[in-house]
Amino acid sequence: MACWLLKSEPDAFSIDDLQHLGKAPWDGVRNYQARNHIAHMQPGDLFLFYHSSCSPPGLAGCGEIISSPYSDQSALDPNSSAFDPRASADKLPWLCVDVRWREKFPCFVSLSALKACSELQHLQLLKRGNRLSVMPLMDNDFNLMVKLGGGITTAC
DNA sequence: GCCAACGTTGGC
DNA sequence: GCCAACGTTGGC
Repeated sequence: MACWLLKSEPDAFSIDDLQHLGKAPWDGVRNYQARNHIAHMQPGDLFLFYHSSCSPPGLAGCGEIISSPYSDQSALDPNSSAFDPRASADKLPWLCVDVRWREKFPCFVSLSALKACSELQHLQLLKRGNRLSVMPLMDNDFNLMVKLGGGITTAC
């Protein structure tokens, strides 16, 4: 079992949206480094749900990966904001996974709170200029951040 | 392969 | 809205 951090703009898709739906495809990722991380996901993996480009940005909750990676068909949909004009059914380079809601943290963990945590300074998320929307986490870091949020999920 | 121009992300 | 940082594109 591995741990991940997934970013989403809450205006587009939030932890509450995932809670209401129960499960949803995590699609629309259009960055090769992020895609390569998705390729390594497995059912049973856990992830932290990060709200980006909002005020305040930070960790809102967590969930579980419930599918293997599969082709992201939203790249073929001209009405989708994730439409990729270069993609075709034959050449579909993008991947997505299905995810399930686990919990919304009792205490939202703001980016400033993460920056203030000395044990988390090595996180890719906190590196200057970081833009990656899918990144791997070590179990220890996942557990610590869940704890900061007052959550109950643990990676073993 | 280099690099300038451009587009996007995301915090502030 | 601004801007820094990064990724991608495309000419050469």
